[in-house]
Amino acid sequence: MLKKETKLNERNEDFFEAVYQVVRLIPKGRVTSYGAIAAFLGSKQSARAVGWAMNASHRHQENLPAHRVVNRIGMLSGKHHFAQDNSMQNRLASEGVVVLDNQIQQFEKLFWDPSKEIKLDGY
DNA sequence: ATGCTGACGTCGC
DNA sequence: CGCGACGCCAGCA
Repeated sequence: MLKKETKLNERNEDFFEAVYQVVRLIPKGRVTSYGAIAAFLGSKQSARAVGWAMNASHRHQENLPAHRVVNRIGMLSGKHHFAQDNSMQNRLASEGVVVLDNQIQQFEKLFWDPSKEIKLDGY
């Protein structure tokens, strides 16, 4: 019966909320990818869904460091969705993240893997 | 209810 | 190595 069982945790949390939680946990000066978040949630293929969650993030969560979330290549693909076109890069720069031509420098070094850092300890 | 879109990702050429 | 096409999940019209 439970073919797929579940895409989310057993919790009643919405997919969006789950994404927001992870994004909030991203340390300052660090970045992660949609796919990483998706993988952490259990469905790495739902990277698009994660991006969609971010799109609606401002509707659910205002203060969300969405600028720390980029695609797998470290490109600011979502900067276009920010209020200011350079808002995303500006914020990253404020955190010490060097962005050149919408491309995060040292992306691999700054990459923050949620499934690796976050521990479902109790919660 | 069905279909399209979308801040992605992977495979193919 | 670079660009293109398909596929995935979830939300919205």
